[in-house]
Amino acid sequence: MKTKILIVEDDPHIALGLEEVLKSDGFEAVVCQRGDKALAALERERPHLIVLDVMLPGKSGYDLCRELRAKKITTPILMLTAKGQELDKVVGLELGADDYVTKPFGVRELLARIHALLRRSSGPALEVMNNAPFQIGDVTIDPKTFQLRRGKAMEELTAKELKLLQFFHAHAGEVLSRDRLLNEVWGQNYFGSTRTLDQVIVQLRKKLGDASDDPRHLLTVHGVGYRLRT
Amino acid sequence: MKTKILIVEDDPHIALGLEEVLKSDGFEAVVCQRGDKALAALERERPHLIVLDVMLPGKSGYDLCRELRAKKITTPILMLTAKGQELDKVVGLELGADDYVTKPFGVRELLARIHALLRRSSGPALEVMNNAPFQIGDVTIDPKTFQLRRGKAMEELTAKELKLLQFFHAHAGEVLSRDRLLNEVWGQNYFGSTRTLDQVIVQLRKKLGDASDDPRHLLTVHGVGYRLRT
DNA sequence: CGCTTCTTTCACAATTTTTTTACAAACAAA
DNA sequence: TTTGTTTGTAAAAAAATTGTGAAAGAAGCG
Repeated sequence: MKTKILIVEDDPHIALGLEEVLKSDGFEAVVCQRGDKALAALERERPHLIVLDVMLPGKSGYDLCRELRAKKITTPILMLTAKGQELDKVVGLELGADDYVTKPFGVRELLARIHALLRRSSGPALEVMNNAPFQIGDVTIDPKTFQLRRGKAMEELTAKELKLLQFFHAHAGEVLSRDRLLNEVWGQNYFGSTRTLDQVIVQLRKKLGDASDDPRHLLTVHGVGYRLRT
Repeated sequence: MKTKILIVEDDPHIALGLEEVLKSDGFEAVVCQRGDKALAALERERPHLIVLDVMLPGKSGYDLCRELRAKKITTPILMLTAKGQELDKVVGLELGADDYVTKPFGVRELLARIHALLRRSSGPALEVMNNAPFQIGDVTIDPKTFQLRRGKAMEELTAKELKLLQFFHAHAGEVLSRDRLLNEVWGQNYFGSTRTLDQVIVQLRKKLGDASDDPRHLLTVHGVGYRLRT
């Protein structure tokens, strides 16, 4: 099966050029010219990767990118930024884009980055998270509503908390290293410190009803990471 | 064991600055000032990561990078590129570099990228390792959970205990000298006393249910080291 | 804009692991 | 046995890691 790439780009000249380049490199390419139509195109086409221009009519590439990530759509995104948007580059990555190229870009560069992205995201990073509720001990988590129920108590989970918890649940019992957790939950392009993870653990323990000394569910493995006991 | 980083950079000013920055962040840093000496330095130092300038006397960073990858050396490489080498960035990636920063770069960015790179490359590598549970007599060790089960008793293992036990298991029956154990489990550049090893042996014997006189599994070989009887 | 919420960083306390120390016990060779 | 080494082990010290409140930084939202 050919790898399908969705191009979100308003300039027809660039869009067609891209399409041609990608097709000649063996990809299946689809173009969407408006930012506000991109979501629909995404759901219709279900591409393996999105090439996304930041400057778009209808809805900016930034907003779109953020929106997709907020919806937990993890399709790899390659951003196209114009020269001089130096700062924006970072922002783009922080928004959840996986990489970017600066216009004008060379064909070789573009293809190289697309291949690199596909390679990276083909791994375990792209897990198919199903959204069925699950149990951790006496606690029920419902990913659809971002809620956690423990007896009568009801807690709201943030996006990070839920994602981390889902990952723990998918690997229940296993010791998960800090590196692995950061890779899988924060993504390979995360450049923050490892202490961020601790903080989320603290919050999760509170919501799970764990005492930090002698936790029932989120166990510390000193020098390595954490382990979930269901 | 500290993470070792090889800096390949001709400008002594930058090289020393880098070295200092990395050391202050807890890394072990080694500098090589010539591209054509880098391969030798690499084999001598066996770093966990290489910071590689593109502009080098003797041999360019490009050539070096390509050469290393051709030799199947997979050590992560972070390229230092000068501003304006837009195209070169790509080439760098195509050549097999794992990431790059553009000079002039901020210390925070550099460290963040180094940490991210190490994290990325640490992930899958550990997974490939054989993590299947194994037996030592009537004791079952599960590396995935850092747990040890002996009958009904369940013990948690620390990182070092598990690593030592895995090494023993990989060489079951063999007499392993203290030197060898310290080298393999603690790392070559460990300068602590050999008594540290005894201490871990004591802990392991407790968890394995061994009596120190007449141990069933971790046998002392007087004057030499230890031997694992499964 | 302001406000709220979520995420990240920082600083310091608390905890756990690792290492060293000290001495008793065990061993090997004479 | 005697003697010099080597090992076992508890306890102390040191080092490393984690917990956590508070504050700063972003992002989303009227």
